[in-house]
Amino acid sequence: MADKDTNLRQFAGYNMKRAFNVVQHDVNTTLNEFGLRMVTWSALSVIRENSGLRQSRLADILSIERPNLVVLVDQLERSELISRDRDAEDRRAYCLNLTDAGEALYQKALVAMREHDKRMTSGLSDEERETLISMLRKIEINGDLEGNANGSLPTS
Amino acid sequence: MADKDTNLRQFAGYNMKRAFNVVQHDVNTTLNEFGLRMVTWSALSVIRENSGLRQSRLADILSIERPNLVVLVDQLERSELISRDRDAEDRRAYCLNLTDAGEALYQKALVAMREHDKRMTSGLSDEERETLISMLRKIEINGDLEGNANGSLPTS
DNA sequence: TATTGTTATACTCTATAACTATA
DNA sequence: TATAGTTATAGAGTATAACAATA
Repeated sequence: MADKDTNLRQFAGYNMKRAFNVVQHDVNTTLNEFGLRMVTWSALSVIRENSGLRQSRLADILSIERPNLVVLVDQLERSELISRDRDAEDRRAYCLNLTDAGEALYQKALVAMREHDKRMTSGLSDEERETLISMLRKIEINGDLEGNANGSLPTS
Repeated sequence: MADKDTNLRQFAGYNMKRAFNVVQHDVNTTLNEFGLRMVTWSALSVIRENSGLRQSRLADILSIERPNLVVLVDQLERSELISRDRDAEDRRAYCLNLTDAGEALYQKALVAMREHDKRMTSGLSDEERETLISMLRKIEINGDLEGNANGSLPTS
């Protein structure tokens, strides 16, 4: 009754896709009670780490297209988790910051997310977990060097 | 000019998402010249490995919903890469098999996919690559144990 | 002329409900 | 009644072009 996908299991990418699917599921379940999704959580984290961040820079960091980020930032602002203030020096741009409510929600979600991460990597030692992350980063960089930085990709 | 996502980098899932994004891009670029995508390639591989496979079993193996698989199998059949024959013992079901053209295309794509995998895991030794895959499988199993086997998940 | 944020839009992926034909 | 495959559909996610305000 085992899955008959032995050939595909030889490829790192196939195993990454399957592992990421279950991680994503667990992330969404974890964040659901806070009214967050993976991407809104990520945005909160990056805004918190870079106070006064511009939308276009946030889009760069998270590798999200600018038009798609607008909706996301709208959501966070309507939920009063972030503030969006005009930059005094460049009035085209907005400066993003967490509100107090945003900071409080972030801290609560952070606890849950750390538990989530432990669940997902259970069975791996701390050292193995670090090894995994460093190998994933190598792969990401290999991909970027191939020209996948942010360019267009065929979907058909 | 480095990305300011240090907090997120602590999570295995974030690194998995980013690494998988570049892998998926490279897979699609690689398969594009054969008229395939990641999922059609996967289907070819699994059908090849399980001759006479039924659609619902293929859906199970690839963790795809049955309705979504129909379109995919339609495509492969119209491209004459697979055959779809009624099961003599259960006339509700279809038996899927690769055609000769499907087998030939699979073999050509396989060469390209092995090169792709080498590109993505370049910088990792063979042993490290094996370690990576086994850690990813552990995570996948951890997720399945959490109840992510195929159940519904919140997306909001 | 270029950039920030925006709108509109389209295409893929994924998920569910309900149908048909067979069992 | 249950199962295999199907249809229709709806929601995320993701990508591009074109626009207004500002530089």
